[in-house]
Amino acid sequence: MKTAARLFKALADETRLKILWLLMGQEELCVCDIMGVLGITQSKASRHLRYLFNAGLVNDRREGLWMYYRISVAAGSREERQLQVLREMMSGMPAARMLSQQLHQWLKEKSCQPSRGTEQASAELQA
Amino acid sequence: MKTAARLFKALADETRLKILWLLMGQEELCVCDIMGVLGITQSKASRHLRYLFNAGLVNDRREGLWMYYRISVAAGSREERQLQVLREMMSGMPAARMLSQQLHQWLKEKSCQPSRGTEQASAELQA
DNA sequence: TGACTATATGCGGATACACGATTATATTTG
DNA sequence: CAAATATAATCGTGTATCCGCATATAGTCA
Repeated sequence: MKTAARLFKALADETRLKILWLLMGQEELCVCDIMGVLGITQSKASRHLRYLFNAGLVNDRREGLWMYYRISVAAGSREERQLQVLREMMSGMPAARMLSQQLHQWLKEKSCQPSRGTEQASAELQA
Repeated sequence: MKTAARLFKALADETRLKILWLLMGQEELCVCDIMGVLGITQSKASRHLRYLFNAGLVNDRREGLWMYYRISVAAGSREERQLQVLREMMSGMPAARMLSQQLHQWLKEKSCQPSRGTEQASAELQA
C-alpha cells in the first residue's frame, strides 16, 4: 500500500516521466543525453535519475566518466505493469513523440562529433 | 504530459489510494463512511476527497446532510485505464482485501443502527 | 602529479503538501 | 428561529519536494 504510493510518487513529476519515456525507447542513456534532449540542468537531470534509482525503477552503470542509466524492473512486477501502462499512455501524446524524435536527432548528432568516445555505438560494441 | 504527472500526483498518497480502492468496490460512499472505515479525521477524509474531486477522479452528490462520492472517469480515458491497473495492483495486497472486509462490516453495522436514514440501502432504492 | 570532464551532492530558498484543530457553511428538524 | 449534524474551508505548523548554484567526487589523460 505504502509501496504503491511510493511508486506513484516517483511518477508524479513531469521531468521524471519524460526521462522514463526516453529510457523506455532506448536501451540506456547517460546523464548528458538526458540533459541535452530535455534541455535541463545537469544537477536536475542527475537528481531525478537518482530519484528513479532509489525508487528501484532504473539501474546505473559506470563507464569511464559516464553514468549510464537504464530501466530495470522485475518481470511481472507491479512496476513493470505500471511502466507498460505509462508507455501506452504517453504513446498517444504528441509531446512524447516529439521527444523521441529529439532524442534520435540528439544521438545522431552526438555520434558525428569527433569529441572522444562519447558515441553510443562504440560503447555498445565493446559490451 | 503535465496532465499525466497530475494524475500520478493524485495517486501518490496512501490515504487517497485507500479511498479509491474503497470506491472501486462500492457504487458510492459518504465522507463518514471513509472516516469510519479508514479511521481517519473528518477533516482528513474531506480534504482528500476534495483533492480527488479536483483531479477529476470522483464525482460528488449531495443528499441531505450527506455528501456521496463515487468514481467518475471517462470510459476509455487514461484515468480509467490507470484506475483499472491500480485495482489489479491492490487486488493482490492483503491490506487492501482487509480494507474491503472492514468496509462491508462497517456498512452492515451502519444499516442496523436506527439512527435516521443513514442507510445505504434506502438511498439506493430512492435513486 | 595536475588539468579536465561527467556526475553526484550539499545548501538555501521557494513552493507544495499533509495534518490537527478550529471555524464556517449547509441542511434537517423541532 | 434555534439546535443539531455532516461536511467544507481556514489557519498554523511541520515536512517534503523542486530548483539553481556551488562544491565535491570520481575517472581520464597528459
